[in-house]
Amino acid sequence: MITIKDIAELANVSRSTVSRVLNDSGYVSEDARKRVEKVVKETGYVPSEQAKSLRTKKTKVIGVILPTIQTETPSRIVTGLGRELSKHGYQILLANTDHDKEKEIEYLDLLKVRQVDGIILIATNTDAKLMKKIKELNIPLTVIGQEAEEVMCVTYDDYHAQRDLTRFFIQKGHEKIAFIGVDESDRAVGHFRKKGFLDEMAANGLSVEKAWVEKGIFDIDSGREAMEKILSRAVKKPTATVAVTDRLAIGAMSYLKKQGIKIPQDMAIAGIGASEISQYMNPPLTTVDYQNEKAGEEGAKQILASIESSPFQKKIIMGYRLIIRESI
Amino acid sequence: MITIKDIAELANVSRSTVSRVLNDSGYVSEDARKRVEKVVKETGYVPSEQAKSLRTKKTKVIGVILPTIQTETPSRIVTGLGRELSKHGYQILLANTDHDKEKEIEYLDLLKVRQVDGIILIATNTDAKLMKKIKELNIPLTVIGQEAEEVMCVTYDDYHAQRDLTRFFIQKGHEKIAFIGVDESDRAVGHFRKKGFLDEMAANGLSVEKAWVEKGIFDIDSGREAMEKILSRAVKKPTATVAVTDRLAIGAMSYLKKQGIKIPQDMAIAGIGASEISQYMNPPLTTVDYQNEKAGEEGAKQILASIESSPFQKKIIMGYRLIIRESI
DNA sequence: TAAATTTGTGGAATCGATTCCACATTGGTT
DNA sequence: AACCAATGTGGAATCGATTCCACAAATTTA
Repeated sequence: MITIKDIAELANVSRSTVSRVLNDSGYVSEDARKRVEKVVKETGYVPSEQAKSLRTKKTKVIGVILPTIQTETPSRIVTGLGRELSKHGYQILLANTDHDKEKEIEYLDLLKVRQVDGIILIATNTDAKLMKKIKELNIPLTVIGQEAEEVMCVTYDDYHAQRDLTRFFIQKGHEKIAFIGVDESDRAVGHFRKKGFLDEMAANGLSVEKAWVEKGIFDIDSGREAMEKILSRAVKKPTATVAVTDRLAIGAMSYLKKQGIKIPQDMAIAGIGASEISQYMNPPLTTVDYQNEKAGEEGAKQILASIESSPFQKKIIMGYRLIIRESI
Repeated sequence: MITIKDIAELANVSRSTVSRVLNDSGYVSEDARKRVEKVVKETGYVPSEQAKSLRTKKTKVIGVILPTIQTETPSRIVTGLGRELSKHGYQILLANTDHDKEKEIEYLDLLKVRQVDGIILIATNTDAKLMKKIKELNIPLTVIGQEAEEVMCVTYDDYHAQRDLTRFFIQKGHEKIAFIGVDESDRAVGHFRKKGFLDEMAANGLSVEKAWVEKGIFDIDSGREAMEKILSRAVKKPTATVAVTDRLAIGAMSYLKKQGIKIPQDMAIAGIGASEISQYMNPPLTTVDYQNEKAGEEGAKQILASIESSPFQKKIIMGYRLIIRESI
């Protein structure tokens, strides 16, 4: 394998001169520069990343920690991240936790050891232990999807998205509205979306019975189970259901169909997240679109700005848009 | 940052001795070993990967090239890959081509420069240029999803999966069967699935009219368009449709619903790929499950065996299972 | 008992780049 | 003309690990 030593010999200069040419740093005569560039081109020489990063302490790698790659939000974010990062010669080192919170912390340590230049954490929670570890790490880090104090983040306006969606139901005449959420340790999806729902209901003088509120996890089956529980135990039946994710909504729809409950005539329903498949449900599901790919791109810009000590916005809140379909 | 020099000083040995302890190589007295281990534990010292890989020429990183991360097949494969690789201390460097074939070749070069220990290519084609580049690379490489000569691969039995699915339609009494495929440059999904369909039809003495065959790409919209084209132009209407992916099938279903064509009464339909959402379609979609996560794990085992020069199976063909639902 | 082998250890070389220092030459300023 | 600054270059040191060589001591074998 060709090294800088070979290039120096072929170009009749020293390794320092070759390095100066490659890095465009320090004085180099035009003559020498041309000879080096010619040799580099002819040989296809590319410097060793290991040797460079041992000396410069930079790896041109960004570590990305995510709970799963198999759902739309993380996969879209990663697509956006990759698109922006590769423009600047950076690569993604993937760290998939499989929804295991302990692994988030393990991976932070591992990525530090791997000397990644920055870390993107697609977060499902912001608990104290995790936040403490992030502070100790001393590596540029962006959290996507959760608000975190003293840390760069790209978030979605979960609160207002859920409020607006809830208001839409109310404007359509619904007063008895069920809610399918997730655990509130997920502050974005679990806490703020629920708060948005409850606040909008309260602002309209509408009560929410305990029997109308259920929790799922981030999959379709638990949405179905949640809908079943709500309808099995509620004396006063709700006429609408808001779910905090499309998957939960789709699961709920599945249950409704099984029970012969018509959407939206007997039960209006909506989710959040603009799953690709939502438009193909029957009826097509009303949802909120979050522009996850753009969130990834913004997160990439943020981390790159931090690495290069350029000015940048430490808190980015992504917009959203309601997609009104036939399920309401 | 702590280095091996510091550890050596604290443990009162040389750097060679510390290295012998860390790598369990060569003679070390029990006394010295204990002192080194104690110091390593107390300080939390972890060796620099850059320095190690400069010397050993190993990075413990596997490059993964994929067309998109946003569909089930690649995302499940990556999940399986990551699960197996992390057991052995390897990480994934992600290289997303966004369906741009030229980028596959660019990324092969980039991963070589990055000195990854192995490459997994989740391939959409096996054209000559790509195969040539792979041979030139001289890095352990596994292709997942396409058969490739002289290269390690994990494939699916596309031919027999499509034949069996087609046979199932025929056993249900269908004789006029439409086909929605993709471009045949994708030999696995495009060529072999089509061949499986045509061969099974021929084996049963059934003809396939040109008007019944259409091509899409790997998305839902093109499935809808393909179904529309078939039904718009076919004089003799098919009573069943096989699509080579679930997404194409779901798109076709969408069109059928719009036209008031009942599934499966007026048109039976199936796909391949066991998309999560297929079970939630109305009616639930018949499909073929390919165990993509396991394919990822097998691919990881294969590449790791190759890296470690252990004996292994160069060609792995994954099994499949029909999932019969209400769309047939 | 002497020779051969094993055990244990430290230090230099090495991996392949970058960076800094020292030196020489050329050009500009006082 | 002398001094200072700019230009250009090569080589050593450095980054932080691994590996090999040389040496010494202890143990085993003939």
